[in-house]
Amino acid sequence: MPDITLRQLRYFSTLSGVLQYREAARQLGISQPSLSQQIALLEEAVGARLVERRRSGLILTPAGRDVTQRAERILGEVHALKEAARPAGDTLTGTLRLGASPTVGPYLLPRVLRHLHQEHPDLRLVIRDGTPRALLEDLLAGRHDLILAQLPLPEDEVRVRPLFREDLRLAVARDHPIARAERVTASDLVGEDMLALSASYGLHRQMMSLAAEAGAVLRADFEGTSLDAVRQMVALGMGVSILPALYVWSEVARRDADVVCVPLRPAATREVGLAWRIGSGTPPAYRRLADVIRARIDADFSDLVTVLG
Amino acid sequence: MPDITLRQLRYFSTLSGVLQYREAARQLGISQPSLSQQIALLEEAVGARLVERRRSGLILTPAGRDVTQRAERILGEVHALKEAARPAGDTLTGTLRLGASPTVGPYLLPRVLRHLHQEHPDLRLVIRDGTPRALLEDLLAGRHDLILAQLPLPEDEVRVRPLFREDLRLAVARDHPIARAERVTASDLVGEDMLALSASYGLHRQMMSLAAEAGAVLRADFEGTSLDAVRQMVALGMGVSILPALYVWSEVARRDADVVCVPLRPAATREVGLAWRIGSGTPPAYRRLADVIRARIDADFSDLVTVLG
DNA sequence: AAATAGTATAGGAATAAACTATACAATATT
DNA sequence: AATATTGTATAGTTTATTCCTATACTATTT
Repeated sequence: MPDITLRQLRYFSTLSGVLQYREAARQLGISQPSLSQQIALLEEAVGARLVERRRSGLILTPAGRDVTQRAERILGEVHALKEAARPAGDTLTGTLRLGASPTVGPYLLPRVLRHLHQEHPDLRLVIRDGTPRALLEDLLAGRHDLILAQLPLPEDEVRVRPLFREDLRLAVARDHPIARAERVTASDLVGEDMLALSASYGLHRQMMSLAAEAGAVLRADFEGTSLDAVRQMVALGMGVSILPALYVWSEVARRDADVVCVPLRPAATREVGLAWRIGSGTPPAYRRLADVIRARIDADFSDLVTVLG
Repeated sequence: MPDITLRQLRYFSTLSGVLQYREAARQLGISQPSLSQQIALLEEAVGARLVERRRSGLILTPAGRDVTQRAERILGEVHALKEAARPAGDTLTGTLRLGASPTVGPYLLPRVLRHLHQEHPDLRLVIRDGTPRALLEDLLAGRHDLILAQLPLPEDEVRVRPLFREDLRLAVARDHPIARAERVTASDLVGEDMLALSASYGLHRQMMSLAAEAGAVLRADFEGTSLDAVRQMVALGMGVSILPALYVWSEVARRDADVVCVPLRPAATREVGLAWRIGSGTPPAYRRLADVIRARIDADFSDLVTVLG
C-alpha cells in the first residue's frame, strides 16, 4: 500500500474540477497517461475508486467527492504553510518566544506590545520572565528565541542588539535625609545600608560596585527578587537602593510614592538590549523587532533614556 | 522552487519530535543523509530555515515550530482522508446522494433514516425528490448515487435491488357507495371517473391499465403531481384513484380521513426498489444500504408490505 | 463500416530519492 | 595539545518513481 502524495492530491483536485483526463492533464502541463497513472495510484492508496469512467464523461464516486473536499483543504493548508513559513517581506510574523528580565520587561513591554500588535498583527510574542541567568540559559537551550535583558551579555554566545541606556537613581525612604537632595554623590552614601537584588540580576553587580565606591554597606540579610520587593524594603527604612529610571517612571513617579528617587552624580547607567543565539534562524526579523522596540522607546521615553544603536 | 511533498512533512515531523537526525532517520527507517537531504529540500521549498544545527542538539526556529504544527495537522488530515475514503468494514460512511420518488420517499424514509443514523452515524444521506423519470436521468448523469423508486427500472442502465411489494388500494370519497365495501372488484368501477398521477410516475401506468380493465374513465382534465394532490381531489368527489398501501397507512388511516381506501380484488401491487448506475463505485455499500432499508421495512411495515430479495 | 474521442497500458527516458562512503565541525578524552 | 568521539553535511552511485511517446482498447458518431 503506497503512500499518498501531494502530487496525487493536486492532480486529483484538478481532475475532479474538470472531469476529463485529457483537459485536466493539459491544465496540469503533463501528459494524459501520467495523470491516469497518478490517479490510479491515488485510488490504490486510498483503497477505493474515486471516479467512474463513463461514456458521457467522468463521475465522481461518493468517496471521490469526499476526497476532493479533503484534498483541497489539505492543499490549501500546504499552501498556507509555505506562505506562513517564509519570513514575510515587511511585517514580522509567526510566534516568537521572548524571555524578558523582570527589571526591564514589565516597565517597557506593555507600551511596546500595543504598537507592535498594530504594526505587525501576525506576530505573536510569547513572553516569559526569568532571571537574566536563566534567560541566557533558556535562550541557548532553544527555549527562547530572543531575550530582553541588561547588558553586557556574553557576545561569544549570543548576538546582541543594544536598545537603550537608562540612568540609575538612588531610592531612599521619604523621611530619609537624602530625600530632599537634588542629587547624590558617592560621599553622601558613606555608611548607608544598601539593599541589593539577587546576584543573578545584572543590577546586582552595579549595586555592589556603587556600594564599594561610595562606602555604603551591602546588607547581607536581604536579597530582593524583584524591583518591587527592593522598593518596598527601602520604603520601610531598611536601607537605600538603586532603581532604574524606567522603573521609577512607571512605579514611583507619583505624589503618593512610598520612596523618593534621586539622580546620582556622577550618573550611573545601565544598558538594555535584545539578544539571540548566534546562527539563529531569522536574524533579519530579530533586527527588525529591535528596531521597532527602539522606535517605540524613542517615541515614549526619549526624555528618560538614551536610545542606542 | 520545488514543491513541498508529504514525505518531507513526515520526515520533518519526526525530526522535530526527536531533534536528532540520526535517531529520526533510524525511526523512519532511512539513512541519515537521506533525511538531511529531504529536510534541506523542505527548507528550500518553504524558503526558511527550520532547524538550527547546534552542538547541543537541534533547535527549531520559530518558522520550524510553526511548520511542525501545520505539518502534523496536514498529516493528520491526509490520514483521515485515507481512512474516510476506504469503504469501512462494517459501517456505511460518507455522503450518499439519494434521489427518492415522492410516492415512496416521504412515507418510507423518515423511519428508515432514524435507524440508519443510529446504526451508521458516519453516513450522511442527501435526499432529493424528483419524478421517477428525472431521478433516472439524474442518476445516470451522476447527480445521484442511488435512487429509490418504483420498479421496473431499465436494468440495462442501472443495477436494481428490489426492496418490497405493496398493495394498491382504491381511494374514494367518504360518501361514495364503494366506501362501505369490504373490497372492490373490477366490475364495481365501470363508468367511474379515475384520477391519475402524472405520466412520469410509475403509478400512472398502473392506474391506466386498471382503468382500462375495469371500464373506468381516466379523467383527462386532471393529472396529479403528488399523492396528496390526488387524495384531495378524490375527497372532493372528482373521482376515484389508486393509492399505495404505505401512503394510505401514513396519511389516510385516521378516523377523520377525508377519503376511504378499499382493497382491490384481485390485488394490485407495485414494487419499489433501490437502484444505482452499473459500474458505480461502491456497490457493496449500496447493497448494504438496501439491506438496512429492507430490515427496517420488515420491522415496521411487515403487515403492510412484502419484503423482497 | 469507418472515423472520432477518450482512457488505459507498455516500454523507455528523465528525475528524484535512496544508499554507502567520507568529509567536516564540535565536543570530549587522554 | 593531540586524539577520539559524536553528529551532520556532502559526493557519488544505485534504485525507484515519474514522465513521456506510442499504441491498444471502448464507446460513440458519421
